[in-house]
Amino acid sequence: MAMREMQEMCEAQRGTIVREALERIGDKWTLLVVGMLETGPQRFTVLRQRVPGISQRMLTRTVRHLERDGLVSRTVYSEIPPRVEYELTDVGRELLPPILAMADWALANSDRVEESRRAYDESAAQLAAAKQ
Amino acid sequence: MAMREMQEMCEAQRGTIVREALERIGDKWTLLVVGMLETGPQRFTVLRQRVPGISQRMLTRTVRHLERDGLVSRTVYSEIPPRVEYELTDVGRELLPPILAMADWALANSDRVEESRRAYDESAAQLAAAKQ
DNA sequence: CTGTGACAGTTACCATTGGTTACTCAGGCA
DNA sequence: TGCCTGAGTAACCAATGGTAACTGTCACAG
Repeated sequence: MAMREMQEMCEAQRGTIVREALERIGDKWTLLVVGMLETGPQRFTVLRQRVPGISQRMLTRTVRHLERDGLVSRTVYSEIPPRVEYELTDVGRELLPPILAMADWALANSDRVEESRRAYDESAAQLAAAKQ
Repeated sequence: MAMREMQEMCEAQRGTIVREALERIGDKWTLLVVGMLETGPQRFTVLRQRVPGISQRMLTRTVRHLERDGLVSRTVYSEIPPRVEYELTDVGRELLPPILAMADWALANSDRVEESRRAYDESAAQLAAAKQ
C-alpha cells in the first residue's frame, strides 16, 4: 500500500472519531451547559436559569447525555425538596478551554456575523427580484 | 437597581449571544466542515470526501450557512465541469484554534468516553432488571 | 386536614431539522 | 445517441427539538 493511501485512511479514521465526538457535544445545548458548569457544581434549577432559553426537558436530556459520556457527574442529595448537583469531571473540564474560547469568539464576532448575514440576505433578495 | 441584578442581566445577555452563536455553529456538521477547511481552499467534492459521512445536501446547506454568516467564502469558476471553492475568511479562521482544540480533545478522550458510556448503559440495564 | 409550593424531573404531542434517493444542467467524449 | 463529470435541488421520510401539562414527596399555611 502506498504511503499516500495510508495517510488518507488515517485521516479518514481521525475524521470519523472527531465526527462521532462532535455528534455528541455538537448539538444545540451541550456546549452551553458545559460552559455554564465552569464555575463549579450547580443544581438543576440554577443551571436552567443560567442557560437562557433551555427547557426542562432539554436540560435533563443534555445532562443525562453528558453524564453518560462521563463529562459531568450527577450527585443526588436525599433531602426534601430534592437536591441534585451537576459538576464537571476531569474529562469534562479538559473540554472547557476550547468551549470558553468559542464563547469568546462568539462575543467578539457576533456583530460581524450579524452584518454578514444581513448583507447576504439582502443580495439574495435582490437576485430573487431580478429574476422576476 | 442593585449591582447584583446588573451583573446577572449582563451575564444573561452574554449567555444569549453565545447561545445564538452556538446555535449556528453547534450543529452536527458545521464544526467539522470548518475544521476540514483548515488546510486552505477546497472544492465541493473534495470537502465531501474529507468529511466522513456527510451527504451532498447537508454539505451544501452547511457551507451556505457558513457563507451567510461570513465564515467561509465561496468562489465559482465558470468552467465545464463547474468548479467551486470554499475558503475560510478571517472571521472563520479565528474560530479554527478552538475547533482544532476540541478535535484534539475528541481524539485524546474518545476511549474514555466510550468506556464511560458502556459503564453507564450497563448499570442502567442492571437497574432496569432489578425493577422487574 | 385541605391547599399550596418547591424541586427535579417525565409524558404526550407537535414543529423543525436531518438523512436518503433521485433528478437537473451544461458540455465533452465514445 | 447515450453516458460521464461537478455541484448542486427536490421530494419524501425518519429523527430530533420544543411546549405544555403532569408526577411525587414533603413542609408549611390556614
